[in-house]
Amino acid sequence: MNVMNASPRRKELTRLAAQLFVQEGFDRTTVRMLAQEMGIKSGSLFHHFKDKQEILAAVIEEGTQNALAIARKALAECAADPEVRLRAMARAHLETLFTDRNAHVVALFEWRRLDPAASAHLSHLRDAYEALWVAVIDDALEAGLIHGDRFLVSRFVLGALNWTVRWYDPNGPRSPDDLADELVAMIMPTPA
Amino acid sequence: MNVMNASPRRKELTRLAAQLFVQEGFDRTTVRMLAQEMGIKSGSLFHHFKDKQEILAAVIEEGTQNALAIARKALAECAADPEVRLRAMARAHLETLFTDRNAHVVALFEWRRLDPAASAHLSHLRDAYEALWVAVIDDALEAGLIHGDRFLVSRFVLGALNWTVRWYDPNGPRSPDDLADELVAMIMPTPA
DNA sequence: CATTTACACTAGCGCTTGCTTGGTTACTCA
DNA sequence: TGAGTAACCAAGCAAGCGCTAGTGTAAATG
Repeated sequence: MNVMNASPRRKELTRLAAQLFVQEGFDRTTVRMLAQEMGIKSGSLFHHFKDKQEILAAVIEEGTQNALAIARKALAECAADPEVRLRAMARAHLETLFTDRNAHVVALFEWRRLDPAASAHLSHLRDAYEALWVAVIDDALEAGLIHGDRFLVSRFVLGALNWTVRWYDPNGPRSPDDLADELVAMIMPTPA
Repeated sequence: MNVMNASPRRKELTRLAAQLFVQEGFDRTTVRMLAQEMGIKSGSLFHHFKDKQEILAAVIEEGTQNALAIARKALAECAADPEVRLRAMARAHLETLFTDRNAHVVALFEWRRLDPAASAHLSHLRDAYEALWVAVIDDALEAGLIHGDRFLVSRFVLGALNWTVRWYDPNGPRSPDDLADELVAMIMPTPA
């Protein structure tokens, strides 16, 4: 068994697991299905992961780490203007959501399947990410760019963005950036 | 077995099932858990429902029928003013979402567990409900009340509203109506 | 060359799952 | 009073579940 190992092999297996978890849901994905997708037998799977739970945790951790890194990079690269930062954050959110779609869908819809220990550990990561959002929204509110309650606005915006995984078609005419811009425009009193 | 039966007993069992499905998720809810919650033995459950799938379909159908009825009533009762109708629709949405919370959470997050036949049948109901929304949003756009793409706006608004089940605390200081009003205010260029 | 390590295999244990079967009880209504 | 029926129960089957034990083997390591 390979506790806390970030080998490329394990990363690849995690990626495959994420795909299956999205397709079937965590509970309906059996270790035998996972093994087959990975090209090994079900017993061999437990050489890489302690148990099925650990696979789920690995999928979610991977996705959340990426989201955090991308959002930080996006914010670091753009100016201090609240509007620019708001748009950049929305774009970064959708970019991660769709380049790393499987992991994020799992994080959004299978979170409750995590055991308490894993959940506690990963909550910190998620909180760090949400803190970035709250900061950006606070700035936008203070600049008079948008209006409303800071708590509600951030929830509504995150809700609207996260829900896109339910209807957005990446092969359609709209890019994720279009979506992000339209959402920001929607909540801004003065359209560009 | 009691095919297509709307007896009060069955309604009550459906309500209990919805609660368990929310608590545990459909897949992790066993027929034995359902039976225990209902105060009967697991075998007896199949006197009321053909199989586990049918329980899920019953839960979702019940919830969606209610939502449709409430939304229609709300729209029928209010004036023709686009802003009033938009607010009424948002309020109706959240009202159903939280008075009949269990059924709606199941409908939102366990829909894919429906077998194709049930899914096809229930899709019509859901489409009828969404059509109400699109009409209201179209009117608001035409009246210049809000701005943006009609498709995107309705998706974003529904996403923001549906996502509330993930964070809203009914025992908190805010009422569902407050939430609805704040959301409408957020997307309107001219705050009240 | 000997030993360890990484990764895979086969086989199957112990348990839970959805669902069936065959029969019993309680109530309704002619 | 007795036939019909809705609602329940005890028992258990077949299939599938997560996971373990023990083994084989090729490559890295001393």
